[in-house]
Amino acid sequence: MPQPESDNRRNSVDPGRSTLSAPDPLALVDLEGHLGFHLRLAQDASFRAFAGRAGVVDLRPGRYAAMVVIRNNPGITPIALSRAIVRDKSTVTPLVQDLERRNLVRRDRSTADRRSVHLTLTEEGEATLDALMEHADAHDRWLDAIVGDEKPQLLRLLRRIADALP
Amino acid sequence: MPQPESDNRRNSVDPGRSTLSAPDPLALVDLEGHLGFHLRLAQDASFRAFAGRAGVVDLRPGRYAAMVVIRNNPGITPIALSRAIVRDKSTVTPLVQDLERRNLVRRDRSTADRRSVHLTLTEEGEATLDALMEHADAHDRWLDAIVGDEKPQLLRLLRRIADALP
DNA sequence: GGCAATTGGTTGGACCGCAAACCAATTGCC
DNA sequence: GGCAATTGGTTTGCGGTCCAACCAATTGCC
Repeated sequence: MPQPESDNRRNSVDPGRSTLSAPDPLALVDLEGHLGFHLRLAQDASFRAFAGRAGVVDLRPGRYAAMVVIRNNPGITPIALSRAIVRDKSTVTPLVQDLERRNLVRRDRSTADRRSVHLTLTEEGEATLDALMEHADAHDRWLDAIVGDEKPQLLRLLRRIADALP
Repeated sequence: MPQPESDNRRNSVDPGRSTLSAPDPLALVDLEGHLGFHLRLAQDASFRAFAGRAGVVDLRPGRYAAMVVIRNNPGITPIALSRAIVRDKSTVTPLVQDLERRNLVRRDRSTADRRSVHLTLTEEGEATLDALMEHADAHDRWLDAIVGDEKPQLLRLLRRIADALP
């Protein structure tokens, strides 16, 4: 009686990964050819790979980008930072608060304009970023290796997409 | 007394955009060359363009992908769906619940396996998806136009990145 | 037939993101 | 100088996402 018709789709099990893995044949049929879908997958994979690599340091790409910008632009304000990393300013507030809580970033109220804040890396922040940067560099080399000599084209296309927002 | 901000139509005042726009020169110096960063920007732009286009229908790419897969695989289970759209199964639960609440999807308990659920589009779901699909197609054509005849290469590279997750 | 392992699905917690509303300080303009 | 508009920054609300833990039903195996 219990006809196992419920296991309809072949390929039901992926005993390997508990959660996410490559898309099913199902998706490949349906969503293949949709650039947006693959953009998401690639972005996700990159993010995940970075996070996994950072490991001990436990700072994801968002924090990394912020710290790099702060290092290279000491005294930068949150607003300018938000534009640099292309995140909403309301996203940056908790981000820098977290970095401050971790003693990686200092926030100094400006004397010239009492609304604004200047961000700089603490010494611990510099050291941490040094460590993190090794992982980030490895990550970049990994990505670069994957795309090989087509990187310039890829970058060009991605930039074109990002700039074309209607 | 002045409620300047309530002019919510985007692009109201700002000498740039009230929120997100293209990266600053700052970022270009710091983050340029980082594939991961540009992947995020492109993915973000695509997502945003889709959402903006869908407009009236108010279904973002996630819902769209789910509905397409359900249409093409009527009776599919949430787990299979989650693999098809490459989202965690715990993400799919509220997603389909929302679609059910909107009367776009029906969830039928399986008789064969009393744990599982079969998903199908309702008639309203079919109609809504038809409408949504026009926007989605326009979105795809837009994206395709941006990348031009380099689309195959782009897709290949993106797929390579997504598949390379260590 | 019975019990352990597996599987389908949900729940809870944490994080991240945006938009809008808001407050405080500054600038622009008469 | 004074008042409206703008700007820097925070808060609040909401949605999306993952992971881990969980429950219930089913399968595997003896």
